[in-house]
Amino acid sequence: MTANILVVEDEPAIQELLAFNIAQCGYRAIAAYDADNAWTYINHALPDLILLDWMLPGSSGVELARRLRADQRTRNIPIIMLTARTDERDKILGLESGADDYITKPFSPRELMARIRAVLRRRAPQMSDETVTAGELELSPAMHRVNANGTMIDLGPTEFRLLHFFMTHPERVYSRSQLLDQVWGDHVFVEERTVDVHIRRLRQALEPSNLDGLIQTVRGSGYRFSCN
Amino acid sequence: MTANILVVEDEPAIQELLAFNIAQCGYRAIAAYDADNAWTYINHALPDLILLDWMLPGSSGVELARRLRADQRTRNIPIIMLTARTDERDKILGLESGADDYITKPFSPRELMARIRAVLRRRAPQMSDETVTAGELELSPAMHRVNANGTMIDLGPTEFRLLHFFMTHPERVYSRSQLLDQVWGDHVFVEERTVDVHIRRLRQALEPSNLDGLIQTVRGSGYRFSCN
DNA sequence: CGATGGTATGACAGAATTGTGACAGTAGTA
DNA sequence: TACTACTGTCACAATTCTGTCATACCATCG
Repeated sequence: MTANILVVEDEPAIQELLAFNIAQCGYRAIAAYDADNAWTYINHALPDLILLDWMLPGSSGVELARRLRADQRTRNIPIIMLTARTDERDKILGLESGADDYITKPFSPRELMARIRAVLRRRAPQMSDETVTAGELELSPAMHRVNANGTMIDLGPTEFRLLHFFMTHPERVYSRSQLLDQVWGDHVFVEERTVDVHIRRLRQALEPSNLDGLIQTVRGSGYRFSCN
Repeated sequence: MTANILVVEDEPAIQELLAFNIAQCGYRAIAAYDADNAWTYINHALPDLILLDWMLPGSSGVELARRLRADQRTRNIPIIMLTARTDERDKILGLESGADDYITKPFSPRELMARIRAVLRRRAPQMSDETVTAGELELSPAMHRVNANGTMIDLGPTEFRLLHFFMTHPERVYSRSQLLDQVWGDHVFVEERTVDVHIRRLRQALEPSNLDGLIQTVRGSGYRFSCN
């Protein structure tokens, strides 16, 4: 969920403003102050989106965009072009050079964030949208629904993710910390015992459908989901 | 997705060239050779975008643009002005008359198509005129009417579009930002919570017909329409 | 059998999310 | 101009979800 956004902008003030707004929205901003700097970072780790200033010291933003589009690895990274010019021609050049969107300064932070969200959503066709089946259970991320033996089961967000993980990783024991990493995310800080509580809640929700026993406790190790 | 593009251009050679390029891009081109011709077509069916030559026999392109902007129905149809002149004054006049973009001949087909795509991408997806049925609900875009269990329901424009989207995309959960993209258009920048308010208004309007429960809240994810 | 360490369970307060009514600005219309 | 309808935003209420405890329960081992 937390996307890395590379901000290529030479003006510190704007760089800072962008970083602030990006962080505000829950994304992570990486700062680069020129094209070479950006290129170095990109070779080190691929960002999820690039915010690229049109005017840069040294080679221009358009040039960097072209380079990114030419490279197999970076071809699909979305680019939002940032420009101070209001000339329509520049916009087109930006788009033709491979940018996914452009925005002219001065821009409202709200507008920029809306575009970032739109681009990220467009480019990431939700990975695991496929319906998962396991035994009598059917879980559909797209509909956010669980069907057990024909009856609908209501789950909270966490229980839903937990069940989804189990159904896609059956027959294997996972420790509490592994589950925290996989279901909660590896950056959160919660007690391991919290897993117990959610396991309980999940079992409780599954119980009315006579589907208890699906989640087994492996004493000393963790939990296991078994379609059996 | 296939957008109708009305090409208002008196020179057959250019008209043909444009039609070819437009078709190449997957859009449908409708040819009009003068302003009156264009106006007649527009009254018959609203295109998604108008490519308008500056110089036209009879009344000029600018005049047609003004007329389009003055009319409620055609106000929001994007216009790209096409002109041979490079004079700055014309550009100003063209934009003032309500054109969304401007391109001078000779232009590269690539550039033109880039602009067309850019303009179209920003338009809110427009609904088809077909009547949609879902459960006890019947929605007719052409007549802007909603019939629930035999009773008429009055909806504002936004609630109408929202319900139409839901009825054509049932059973699936949509996040607030997805709904903003789909119903408001991805060039509109409003708070995500605004969606909540319109959901409420829609629910309120549906309530008298005992049709509540149609729109379900999926906590942490968004909303879902289900015909039950 | 009792001790020990790991689990299950119920309760709860705070956090997070959503529902709701009000309001002001805008645009269209008479 | 005044009036009406519609929108987007806000503040506050209502609801649901979460993480953490304390306690009860259970298996295993000495």
